[in-house]
Amino acid sequence: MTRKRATKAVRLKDIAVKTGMSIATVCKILKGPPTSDLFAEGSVKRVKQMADRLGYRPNYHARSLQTGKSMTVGVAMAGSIESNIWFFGQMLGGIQNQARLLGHSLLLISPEKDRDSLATGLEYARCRQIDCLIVPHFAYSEESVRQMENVNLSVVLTTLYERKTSLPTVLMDPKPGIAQAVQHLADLGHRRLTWFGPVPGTDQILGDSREAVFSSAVKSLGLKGDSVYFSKLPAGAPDEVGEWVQGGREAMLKHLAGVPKDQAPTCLVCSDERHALGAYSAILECGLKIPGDVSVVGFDNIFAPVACPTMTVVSHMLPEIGRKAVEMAIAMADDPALVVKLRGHREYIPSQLIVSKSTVRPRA
Amino acid sequence: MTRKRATKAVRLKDIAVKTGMSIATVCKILKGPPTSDLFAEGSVKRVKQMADRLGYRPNYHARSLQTGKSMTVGVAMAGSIESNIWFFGQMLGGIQNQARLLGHSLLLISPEKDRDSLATGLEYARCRQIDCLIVPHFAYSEESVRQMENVNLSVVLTTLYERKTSLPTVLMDPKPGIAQAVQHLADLGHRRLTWFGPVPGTDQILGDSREAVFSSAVKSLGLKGDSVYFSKLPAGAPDEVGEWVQGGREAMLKHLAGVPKDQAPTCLVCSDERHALGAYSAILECGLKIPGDVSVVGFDNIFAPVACPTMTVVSHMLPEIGRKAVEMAIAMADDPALVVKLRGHREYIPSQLIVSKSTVRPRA
DNA sequence: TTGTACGCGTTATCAT
DNA sequence: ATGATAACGCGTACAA
Repeated sequence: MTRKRATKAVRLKDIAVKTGMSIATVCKILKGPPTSDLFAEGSVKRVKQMADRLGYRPNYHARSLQTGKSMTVGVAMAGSIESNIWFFGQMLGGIQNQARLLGHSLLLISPEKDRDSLATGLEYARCRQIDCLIVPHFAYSEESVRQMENVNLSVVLTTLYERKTSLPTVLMDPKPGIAQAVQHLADLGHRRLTWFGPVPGTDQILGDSREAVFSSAVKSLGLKGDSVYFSKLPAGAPDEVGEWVQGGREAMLKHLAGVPKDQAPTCLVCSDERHALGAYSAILECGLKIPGDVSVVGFDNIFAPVACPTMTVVSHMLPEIGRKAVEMAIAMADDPALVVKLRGHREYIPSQLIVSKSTVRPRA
Repeated sequence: MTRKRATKAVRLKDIAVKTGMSIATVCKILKGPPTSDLFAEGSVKRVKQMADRLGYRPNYHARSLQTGKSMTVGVAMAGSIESNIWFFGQMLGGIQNQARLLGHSLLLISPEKDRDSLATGLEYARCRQIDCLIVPHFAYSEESVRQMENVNLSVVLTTLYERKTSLPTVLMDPKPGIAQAVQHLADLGHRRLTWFGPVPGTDQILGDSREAVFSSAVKSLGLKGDSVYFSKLPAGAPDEVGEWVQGGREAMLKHLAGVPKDQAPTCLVCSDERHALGAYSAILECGLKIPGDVSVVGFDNIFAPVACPTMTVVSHMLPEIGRKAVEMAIAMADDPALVVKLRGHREYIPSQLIVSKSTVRPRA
């Protein structure tokens, strides 16, 4: 009637008894081809069928206790889930999928009162035999990450830009996506492309490096490029999404107020999706339409879907970054030699243009 | 030099040897007050200090193997992380925090090719001894959830509205937040409040039930209420955030086109944040300002921070829903009697108004 | 106040 | 081709 009665889990022993084989034999047979080859056809079949019939599942803890591996990958988030999930979730998706694919499960680690996630990660490595740790190197200091360089654990970093560390790192390559964006706008017929990014020299990552790629792409296609800049957020400002959006809005409002309407950009390439959202607002407020009057390309692929119209973006490919990181991390855990080989390794994930509804032909 | 050499983990036995006590004694002493009371002051001190000095950490798998508990709570997501994280992340934050607080860790479960998350959850219960399962009852059919009602595992559901099941459920109560929203607008001086929701009769949850609360709150304050409706999305439409936003925009555009400008709403209470974002767009396109001309209150607290200006919302309090669910689930796992007691239980989490920048006094 | 001895379910080694 | 047996590290009932 009720299934609630705690039915004891079925063990190797149960199968052994029912089939008249020994525990060891059953164990080996159920491990499959490498080890099961030495046994008689009949025995293999009998054991497997019995395991099936009884619904046998190996006990995870017993196995881990014995092997010292836990088939678990840890993910050390620098901040709380709530405040980071907006961009972190995408990467987490990739991480989870790949982990599952390789038969591993995921342990989410976030900072506690007195300890950061890296410390907790190491803790877990010791008491739970976590096999490897993925560290999204966004909000960590290089200092604190450096302490992970010599621990007895497979650590792989994920970032959006180069950071100083000998740990293997998976990071985004902004070039392909930006080049595609420029090409896309050119194909649509735009002749003057406007870069919307931080004042040069104020932000190496979001600014200078990406703008350089943009400029060279524009030049190589023989197009005109110009730029609108926003000032970096005041130092120490809370890293609130809303602040970024607001910053983008103000900069764009100011720019649009300063030029005659027929001189407004026909298309924008933004260094950051959040600023792009602010620009959306500013553009509408000035009586211009998106994409009719101004086409917009953002950078990232987080909020793009809620933009109205949904935004064409250069995607960071966060899921792919996460996926690759897990692949590397597990490989390292399985093969210690790799740990040495991958020292200082950089794995670049090409960014990619995702075309949506914010980009069209310019008005004639 | 290199710390890389796999230093064998320290075990109870190591402490036992170093202190000259038996393993059992060390074990009991390290468990603390309940069991350690019977031992001599001196012994306790010696053992504890030694454990400290050697950096002892109990082996998680050995412990779980012995106790049959894994100190792990599973979370069974109905869809992929990437596609759900936008609203699910908030709840996940609450889940993680509470789990950690109670010494548990989190196992994220998402659907696989041939099995949904609930099946995988049960699988984990069997082979990994996960103690309990949190099921965000959003995209699951009542059918498939019903199959969880008689399994030997602590299951707690989380939803935003009542669903038919005997499983204990944590859900949102929309009333408090909506009442606060109405009061807030009234306090600001608004006299006519406009509801922006789905056509009556087309959506029990987002529509009728919330609108009823709104209407009664408006009436009880002696204010005027009216409404603008959007049609439900066509059945089978992809549950894309962008579609919702677009739907909101079109409905609001249509409404604004149909009324003289001085009859436009001075404030909006939206049944859904995504539609509210669409309304944002429509309002700007019509040359009106937010919040100057139109104050807007959304529902949810997911995208509100990226709205420009950031949106005042009735928050679902998703982190709190997650937190409470974990609290209940772990309690049930610890005390089987609770499983019976909480049959059919409903735990309501009051929604709450979060005031931001999209609501101000109406123009004089 | 402390110790002995066994069991948890699996894997690995070494026999046969 | 198969089986005994000893780990893995911890918890606990029972003895001393």
